Amino acid sequence: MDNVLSKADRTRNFIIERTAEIFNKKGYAGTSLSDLTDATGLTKGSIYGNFENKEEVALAVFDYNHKCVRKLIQQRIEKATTYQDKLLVYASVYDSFNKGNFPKGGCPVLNTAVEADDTHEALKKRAANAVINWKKNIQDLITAGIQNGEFKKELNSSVLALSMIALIEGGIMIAKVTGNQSNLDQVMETLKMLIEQMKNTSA
Amino acid sequence: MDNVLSKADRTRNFIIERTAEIFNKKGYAGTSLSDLTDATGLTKGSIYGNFENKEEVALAVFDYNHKCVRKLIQQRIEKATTYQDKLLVYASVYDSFNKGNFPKGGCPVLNTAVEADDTHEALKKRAANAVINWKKNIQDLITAGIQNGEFKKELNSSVLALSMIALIEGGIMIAKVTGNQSNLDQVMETLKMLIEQMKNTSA
DNA sequence: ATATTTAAATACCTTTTGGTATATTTGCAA
DNA sequence: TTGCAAATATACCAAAAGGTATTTAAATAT
Repeated sequence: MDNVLSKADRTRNFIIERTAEIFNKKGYAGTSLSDLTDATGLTKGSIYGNFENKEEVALAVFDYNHKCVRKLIQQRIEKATTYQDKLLVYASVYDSFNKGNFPKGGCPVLNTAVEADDTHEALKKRAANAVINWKKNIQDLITAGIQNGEFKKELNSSVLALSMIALIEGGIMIAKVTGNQSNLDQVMETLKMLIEQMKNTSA
Repeated sequence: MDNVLSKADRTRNFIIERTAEIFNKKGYAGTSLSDLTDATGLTKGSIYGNFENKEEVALAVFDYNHKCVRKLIQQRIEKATTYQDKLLVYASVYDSFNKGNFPKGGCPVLNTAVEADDTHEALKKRAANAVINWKKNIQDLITAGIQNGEFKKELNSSVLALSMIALIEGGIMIAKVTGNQSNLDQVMETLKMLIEQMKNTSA
């Protein structure tokens, strides 16, 4: 046996990939076991042979969708040279959140946070960690930018990081519910302005 | 018969009031008929005598929760004298979104928009209209502020209004999922700065 | 006070839900 | 190539879902 994935692992991944969109669109409560069997062509028996229950599938799917977004962002941030450009990646990635590899159904962090905060502790915790880590990543970029003289040194990185996340997630919510992509573009203008204002002018 | 509400109307209101929190917390898919009977002490027969189905209850509940938020804001805006203070009402109302009369379970517009955008046309439309009207109200305040010389005349009221809404809703999402009110307070600092920047400096 | 309309409760129905025990098939190593 | 473990399908549950006819109780107009 090669070091390829076992049948079980392949099926697990298959189930996750096929149901990722459903969970992201319909939410945990709105997704039924028969949605999962329909999407995979597998039977309940098979799904329950690979996952303990619906909750475990949902958690694995959240991780999958979240990883997908993180990868998309990380790749672009690595390519950017200045810290300003690295921060601007967030504006451009979410700018086209409904295209390309971005999870169908919108941002999984937003979707999961809003559904789970009063209903599902385990999912809530995953979404909370996603937000907290995201915030930390932005703060690290701001701090690095301050240190190399690119940004003003009196910036409040916590306030800025949280505001960037709020603008992005709030903007996505507005654009999706109104069906109008321009609404997100406009919010991203403010995000860009916020980043522009961070620049050190005494250079 | 006096001009008081009929029994039917009183029961309708009673059902709406009693289930408002449940729908706002658990969402449409997550709320069951037995949740409704439990919360009201009524039977299914009675509920179906006053509403056609679960959807009609959910729509009425959204209107009720949304009206509640609007009233809270409107009252405070009327009291404020400058347009800057009127805009700042949004920062302070949502600042304490988990206290007082604010609907339990967070902002109904956010909750409904995120759940319904891929699953429930009727609810989606309500949430979309709520956002669109909210935007219009903010734009009207900005325009009035420009006209009376309080704000800079070159402001982009559309971008600003959408960004204010995004900051508020994104901030609520972050605060709720992390269980940390300070996260919203910090985002509201940026909202206040945004409003501060609108002020006419050539005065 | 009573007749009549209106509202609410009861009892029922079908479908779907999440889940399990058991049988069958498949893949794979010896 | 066959024996066995692992993976999948089948067939089954009990409970809960959303919903409806029908009966009983309560308001309301006369």
